[in-house]
Parts: sequence; C-alpha cells; structure tokens
Amino acid sequence: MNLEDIAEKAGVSRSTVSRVINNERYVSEKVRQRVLQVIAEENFRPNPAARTLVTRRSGIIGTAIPQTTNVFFGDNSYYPMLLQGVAEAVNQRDYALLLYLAEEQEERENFAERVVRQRHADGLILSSVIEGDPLFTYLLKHDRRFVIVETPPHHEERVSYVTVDNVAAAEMAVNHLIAIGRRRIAKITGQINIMDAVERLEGYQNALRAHGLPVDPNLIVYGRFHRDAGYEGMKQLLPHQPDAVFAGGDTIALGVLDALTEAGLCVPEDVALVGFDDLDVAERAQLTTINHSVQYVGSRAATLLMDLIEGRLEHPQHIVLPTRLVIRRSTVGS
Amino acid sequence: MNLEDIAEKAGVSRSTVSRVINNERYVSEKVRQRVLQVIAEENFRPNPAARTLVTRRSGIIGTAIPQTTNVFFGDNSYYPMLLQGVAEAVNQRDYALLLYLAEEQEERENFAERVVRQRHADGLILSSVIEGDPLFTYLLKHDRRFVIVETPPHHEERVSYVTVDNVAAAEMAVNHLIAIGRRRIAKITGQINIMDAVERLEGYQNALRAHGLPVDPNLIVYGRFHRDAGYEGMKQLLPHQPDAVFAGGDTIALGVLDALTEAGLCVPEDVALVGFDDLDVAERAQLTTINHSVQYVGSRAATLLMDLIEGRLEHPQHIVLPTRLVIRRSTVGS
DNA sequence: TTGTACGCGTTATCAC
DNA sequence: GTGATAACGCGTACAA
Repeated sequence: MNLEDIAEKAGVSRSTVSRVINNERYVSEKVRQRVLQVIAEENFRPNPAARTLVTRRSGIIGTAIPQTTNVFFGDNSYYPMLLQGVAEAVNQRDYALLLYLAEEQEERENFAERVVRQRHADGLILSSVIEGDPLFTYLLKHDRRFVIVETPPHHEERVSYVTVDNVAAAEMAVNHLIAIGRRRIAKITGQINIMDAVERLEGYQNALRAHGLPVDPNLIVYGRFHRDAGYEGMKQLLPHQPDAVFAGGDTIALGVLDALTEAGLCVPEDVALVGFDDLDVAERAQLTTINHSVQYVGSRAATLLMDLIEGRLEHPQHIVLPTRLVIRRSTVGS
Repeated sequence: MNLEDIAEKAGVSRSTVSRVINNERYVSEKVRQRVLQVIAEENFRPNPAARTLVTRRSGIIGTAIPQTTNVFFGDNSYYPMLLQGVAEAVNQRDYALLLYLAEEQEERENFAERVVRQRHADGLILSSVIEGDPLFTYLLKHDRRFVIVETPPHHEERVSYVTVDNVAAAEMAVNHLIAIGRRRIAKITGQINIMDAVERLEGYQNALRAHGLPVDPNLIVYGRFHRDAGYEGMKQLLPHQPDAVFAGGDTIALGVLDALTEAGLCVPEDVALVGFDDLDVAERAQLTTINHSVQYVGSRAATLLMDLIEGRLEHPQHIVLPTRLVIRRSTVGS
C-alpha cells in the first residue's frame, strides 16, 4: 500500500493524499475526510524511507553510550535514566530513538567507526565523551550534528552541550561538610578524563581554599565512577584519617560505605559522606548527595538536538543546569 | 555526495560503484581499488534511506520496553542487560537498534500506537508482554515480524519467542530448599499477568507436590517484580511462619531481605531465601538464585529476529534456554 | 482546491 | 566486466 493506492481508492490524486497526511491546507473538508477514511480502512502508514529520501530527514535521533561494563549495568542507573529522559523528549515530538551501545571492552576507535558508518540518525547525543575521543573528533571534523551530555573536554565551546554546574555543586557539598564541622575532608574522583570528574574536583578545591583550609594531596584519590573504586579509594584514605569524604558519584559513595562498614567506622559520626547524582540508591542508603536529574539532562539534550536539526536554534548552544544539595543521614545523623 | 558523484570521480558508472560497495563479483580488481580509494577520499557512505526504499529493508531492529517506572530504573538492571545482549547481536551483523521506551505511567494502548506508527524497523523485539497486550495483538493481527522475550501469554505457539525454562528452574529452586530441610516454603510472585511469573509459580507447586508437601494458599503471595512488593509480601507472610521463601525475582528477594532484617530474623537460619535471575545485586546480597543470563536471552532473540527477517528461518521459532541454580549464603549459611 | 511531473539515491535487470 | 535504465514511495514546485 502506498500513496498511489490510497489515492485511487479515494478517487483523488497522490498529492492530495500526501497533503492530507501532512496536514497541509488547501484540502476541502469533504476530500480530507474521505481520504482519512481510506487511510484508516487500509491501516496505511507512509513509508519512512521514501519520506526520508526526499525530505533528507529521518526523524531519528541517535544516542551513543561508549562504555557499559559495570556502568550501564549493575548498581549504576545513570544511563537508563539518561535514556528515559531522551526518550520522553523524543516521543513528544514523534522522533525515534536509535541506541548505540558499546560492547564490553570495545575500543573507542571501533565504537566510533560503527556509529559513524550508520547514517540513519539526523543527529547524535554523545555521553561520557573523554579527551581525544575518536567519535567526538570525527563528528566535529565532519560537522555532523550532535549534542554532548556532560561538559565536553577542554570546555570546548564550539560544540553544543547540556551539563550541570558541577563546580558550584561541589562547592555546595564541601561547604556543607565544613558547616557541620569537618576539616579533614577527603575526595575520591571519577575518571579524571571525564570533565565532570575534573569539575567536581575543582569545586572541592575551591571550597577548601575559600575557607582557608589546606588542599592535602593525601586526601585526594583518583578513581572511577564505580563502587569498587570507592571501596579501594576509601581503604587508601583510611590511614590519613579523614573526617569526611566527598565522593565523585553515588556509586563511588556506596563503595566508601562498604569500606567504612568493614573498618567498623560510623557514618556520619566518624566519617561524614557526600555523594553526587542522587541516584535511586542514594535515598535507600540515606546518602547526602547532589541532585541533578539525569533524566532532565537527557530530555533537554534531546530537545536541543531536535531544535538544532530543525533549524530553530543556532549551533552551538550551552546549557548549564542548576543542582540541589539533598541532605540525608550520611552527614547529619538521624 | 552520492553514487553518481563517486562514479564520475572514479571514471566508472554508478552501477559499478554500487557493486563495489556491496561486495559483488564481476568487478575487476583494478576498478575496485580505484573506486574504493575515491570512496575513502570522499569519506562516502551510501544513503540508507535510498537503500531501504529499494531493498525494502532498513537493517534496523526495534526493541519495545513497555514499562519503566521502577523497573527500567533503580535496582533492577533487567532491561539494561537485555538491551546489552540485543545490542551485541545487532552489532555483529551490522544492524541498528531502535529503542521504544514507554513513558512513566503511559498506557499500553498509547505505547502500542506509538510503536506501530513508526515503520523504521524491519522487526521488533517485545519484552514484558502481558495478556491482552495491545501491541502484541496488533502485531499478530497485521503479521509484522517480531520476537517475544519471555514466554508469551497463553503459551501462544503461533509466535516466535526466546525464554528460559522457568518451570524447571523453579522446581530446581524448590527442590533445593526441600533438600536442605525446609518444609514451609512460601512463594512471592511477580505480576501474574506475565507468563514468567505464572511458570515460576507452576514449578513451585510441581516441586511441592512431587515431594508430597501441601500447597498452602497462605504461603503464596501475588506480588510484582519489585523490591517493595517483596517487602510487603514478606510482612504478609510472617504470621504464617515460613521457613523458606522462593521469590519470583531477585528484586523481590531484596525486599524480602529488608522485611526479614526489620523483623530481626536471620537468613538462612530462620528463613532461607531463593531469588530468580541472578542479577548483579544477587551476588552482592549473597542470594541463592537461578542464573539465566538475561543478556544471552537478548542476543538470542535479536539473532532469531534477524534470521527471520532474512528468511534464514521459518516463523515461528521457540527457543527455551536452560538455567542454573546458584547456591549462596541465603540458603546454606556461611 | 486539485492534479502533473520531476527528483531524491539506491538496487536490480537488462543489454552489451 | 561494465553501463544504461527502470523501479522503490514520497514530497513539492508548478500548472490547471
């Protein structure tokens, strides 16, 4: 079934059917109804490939998730939440969502190659871009449309992105720890090639300095956004006796909790703990953390990308979303 | 850039370029090399829409996830794992993966309508199909290609599916509980309109009967695949003093643990506990459970769907994967 | 308000 | 081995 067939059944021309489908003006109500009825009867849907071919627009948005091991999975719901946000925005405007998922241990090079080869999408949403990311580099060079979620490497301002104010958030978190009397505040970071990790560290240092507290290298551990990294990191910190830990992410904070429990230390009495992200698990663990709705970042990124695609906005756009400190028992007791 | 342009630059005809791109025979090595070089120089990729239009195949597979609240998210990594499996298979054969995610609280009707309207995909993978599912019904009626993950409602044999042997697995789980001396074995199910939940209940009953144990309605709670449901279910069971619980899923088991801890009961001394799925969390919680690699189910389903699309297999196909009992501390102590 | 005719970029079917 | 040429199904100027 195609436009032609529908047209014949309705006794009109193909163009008229096309007009009806695309809700254009200049179709008499009578004809419109007749056409709509035939369409309904035949359960007709226009062929998207044919439409894409001529409009040069597929109505598909791609989302690239370049790492999955223990990140897409497990106790980390970051990507699912991001996807949910993207999906919401995409649904609203009747786009479709293509998902590019890296294989376990897949090289970034190879992943980039795969994503780039396919040309289904009108634009891409890139997550977890790292320095020298081949996918990022390629897209930038061949200026294909894309929006980055999180801050791009080197604060690259030529590209569009949606991120949260990590620096301010980290300052807020550390200020809170200082306010409750902590002085030996440690920090465990996420992968330091991811800008969010860098910015959160930056905010941590800012806050300490602003209060005249020393930035002690012994109290800074460079880790990964992963529970195990939190566990290992905390073990490394224990000898230096911190009275508080600001984790780079909630997942890290969970690992810190594991290590503290194992060491027989109490939270927050012995060590106060702040996470980042306010994932589902944070509430369950009664973790003080930074809330920033990953979901909203996803939906804003998708909306932005669609606006860029449709030419409703000029490239590049920078969106920095505010955050909120959520105080729970891991810093103030019960 | 299109085939024509490449052809001109290489001094050949459009057809030859097409042949080179599609790795067809009857192209002299000399010409092939020249064409390949021009393609590389120009960074050319064929237009998928044009290709789809003529081949009537997009190389896109859709995956429909009809419920997300507290399921796609949170401590339940079921869908992410499924997706990871699908993605693996899809990548291997150079297909693309389209994701249909239901909104929070979105009606199944509405979701079905959305999925059906888009015709990008060559076929669909359906998860969590329930009885009377409008999406399922529609696809079946208009015989569009799809594969169901999990057992379809009413053991519908006209459709293709990939599932695990839930009945046998449940029997295995309950046999284990009986073997370690438990007699008052309770059951908390997942949504009973999902076949997996039904089959696991069936296996539970089979095992009890096979050992001449009574099936006590007081020891069966109809719940949902959700931590809270496990918690509530266990509270409901406590007055009936079970000495073991077989949860319909690991997430449910986590809720059971919450309730047991709250009640001051020990696992496995007072109550032994078995889950189902062997999610990431199961190992962390030292939960005896049924392992069945959700990821593998996903990749098998995708492979099957692609085989059906390419006509390498006849519809319908039924794949039932084996399972494995993983014994941990929640049944045998430490 | 409706219809005609062309083009989008590719594959498939011929003829050479 | 290679090259014309006709589809594929739709949108869209332009004509009527």
